[in-house]
Amino acid sequence: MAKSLSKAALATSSKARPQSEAQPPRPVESLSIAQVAEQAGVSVATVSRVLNGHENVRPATRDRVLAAVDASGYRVNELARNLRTAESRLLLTMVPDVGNPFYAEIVRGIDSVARQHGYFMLLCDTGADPGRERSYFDLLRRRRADGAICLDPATIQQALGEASSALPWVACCEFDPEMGVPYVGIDNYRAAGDAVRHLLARGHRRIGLINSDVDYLYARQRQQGYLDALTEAGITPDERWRMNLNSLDYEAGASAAAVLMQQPDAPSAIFAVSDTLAIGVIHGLRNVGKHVPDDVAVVGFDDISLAAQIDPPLTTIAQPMRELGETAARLLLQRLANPLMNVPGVLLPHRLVIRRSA
Amino acid sequence: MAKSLSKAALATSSKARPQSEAQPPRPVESLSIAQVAEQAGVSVATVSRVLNGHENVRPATRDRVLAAVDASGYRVNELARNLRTAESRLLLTMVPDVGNPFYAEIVRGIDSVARQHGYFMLLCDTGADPGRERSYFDLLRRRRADGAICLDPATIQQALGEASSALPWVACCEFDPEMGVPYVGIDNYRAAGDAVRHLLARGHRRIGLINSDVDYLYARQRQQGYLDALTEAGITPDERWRMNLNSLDYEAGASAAAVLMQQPDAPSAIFAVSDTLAIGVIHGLRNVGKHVPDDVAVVGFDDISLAAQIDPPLTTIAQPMRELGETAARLLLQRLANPLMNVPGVLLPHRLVIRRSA
DNA sequence: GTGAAAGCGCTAACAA
DNA sequence: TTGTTAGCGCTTTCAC
Repeated sequence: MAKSLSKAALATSSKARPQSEAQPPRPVESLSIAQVAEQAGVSVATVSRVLNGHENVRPATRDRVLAAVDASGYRVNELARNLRTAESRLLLTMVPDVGNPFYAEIVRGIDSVARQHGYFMLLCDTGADPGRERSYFDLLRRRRADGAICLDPATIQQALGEASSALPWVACCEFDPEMGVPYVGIDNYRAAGDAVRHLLARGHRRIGLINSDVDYLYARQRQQGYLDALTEAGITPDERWRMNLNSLDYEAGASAAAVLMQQPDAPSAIFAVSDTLAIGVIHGLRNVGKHVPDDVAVVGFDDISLAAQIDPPLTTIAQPMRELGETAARLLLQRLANPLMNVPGVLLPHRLVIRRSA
Repeated sequence: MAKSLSKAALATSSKARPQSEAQPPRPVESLSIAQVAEQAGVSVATVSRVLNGHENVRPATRDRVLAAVDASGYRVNELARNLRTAESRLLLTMVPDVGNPFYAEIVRGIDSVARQHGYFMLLCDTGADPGRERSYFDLLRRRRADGAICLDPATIQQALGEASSALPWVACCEFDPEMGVPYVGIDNYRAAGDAVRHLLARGHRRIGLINSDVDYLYARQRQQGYLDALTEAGITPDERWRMNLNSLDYEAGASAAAVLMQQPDAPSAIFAVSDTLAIGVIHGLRNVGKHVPDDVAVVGFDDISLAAQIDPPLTTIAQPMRELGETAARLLLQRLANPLMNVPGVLLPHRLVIRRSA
């Protein structure tokens, strides 16, 4: 097949070039339901009934309408429909960074549930930009979407502070049980404890923590889990073993690891609160000549698919990503169906996945 | 700060639990422009004028309106506005897999340009599901979005086959210059050639190709670039060195590498058409005891941020992701502004990034 | 079973 | 400068 492809057909210039002249005709200015009705010799009401699958239409009439729709290529103008029905059947999902693979699977879970219930799910990348964050909530306020699921801790914090709790949204992964906003997440405190206890069981006493911003509740919970696990093991946590980062990038993890290793009496193990961070940490350790897990053990958090692929494969806390997403979607749908109902908060179980990095 | 966090405030149960009772009151059934007008003692037209920043409103009147808007917390119902103005100011971006980091940066480029021009960009994960793919184009047909940018080769192929060229969309990365759909991408043929020539220059003669599905034009172009580069070097390409995958997952790359290495006379170098694949390849090679780059050299494609973080850092073809996205957005905006104009296809330069894997 | 007509909330002519 | 009014395209009573 590729063999039959003439080289001439392959683009070979690196400059802008005009495309083929064969621009097809633009569609005729789009039809309205009235024109279909005329075509079919019925009223707009009947066309509408057919389009919406109402029962009270004679089969013959229905067929006539369907034929007219087919022939004309008519599509409902949902803008009009939505105005009339006062709903858009659009759900928004806000993520802090689409580049972070942790969110991908959650998003799939949301999408599948949304779809089953006749909703479209669209993704918004908040990119840690406060202006953007707010603008997505505005989409909600202005009725362009029926509801939203927010996975971005920064956005969630901001929204919680703005009395947005009356808006139809739910928080996922980051949340505040006190705020009256439905949420789903895991028990971050226990999960962090589990990670640290695993390191402890491996004989580590000097355990570092690479955390994100403690402005986020999940970061505080994980930090507390880490601290308490150490304390319970009779270890006094050392301030110098802890770092707070405002990014979950690989690079951030790499440089944090380098900093951590510079001190005398550096940790023999590092717990990073995200797999992306942990992968960066492993890279950073390698850069300063440390071998994982022999010199320094590393445990991550999330269990993204990449975690099993790197060298050494990453020991990490697995979050039930798909279920997190599905649950979030169901919570939102519940809230939409019954705005007055108290929607519960949900915690899902996590799991320690032991691989070679620790 | 974390210290002051009482343990009781941390969630510690793994079961669903009711949220706080402090459910705030739902918003009063939302206001219309008419109520604001009444509040301000003006007509709806005047309110509309103020809202849309028209000049011909007396400052005093404007202030009165603004005050009423503020006091009432009114927000435009964009559903109504959009019906009236016949545009949604929403742009869709379709990606095959949000989990693939290659798309993240492109998406940012699109978003920033869209935003500058007063559009929202929302992401759609097509997930290689034909039903879903089509449904997103339907969003376009039904006027819920003004335009779309498609990054998914499968969706692009399908759309090209369905006379969708009249719809306001542009193709990014995968495209067909003949179809009259604006596009932006790189010169895949030359880029693949560059990758192979680098391997050749390093002394490799047995060079494997791990490609995606040759149904995609980009895959055929890269394959052709690979074949021609070999031929020009006086090497007869061996069928057994080539594999076609229908996934770009890490796992797919890992198992493909294992298969490739099983044969006698296995390649001493592998060119994978995506970094995710290449990272999987490195992992797969490690599993069968091969060391990169000493036993087998690997070059990838895309230059995602992870490429520099893995061990060994990946030699790859860098695509100008941000510019790809920005250009795609500008092309789309052009098409929206002037539907009848011929929008050009654009090819952007790529770059070979040499790291340690080859 | 089908049609006529009201109206969703907004913008933009057109009038005043 | 401001108000009145006619739709945008659809769904949905309410008649027939």
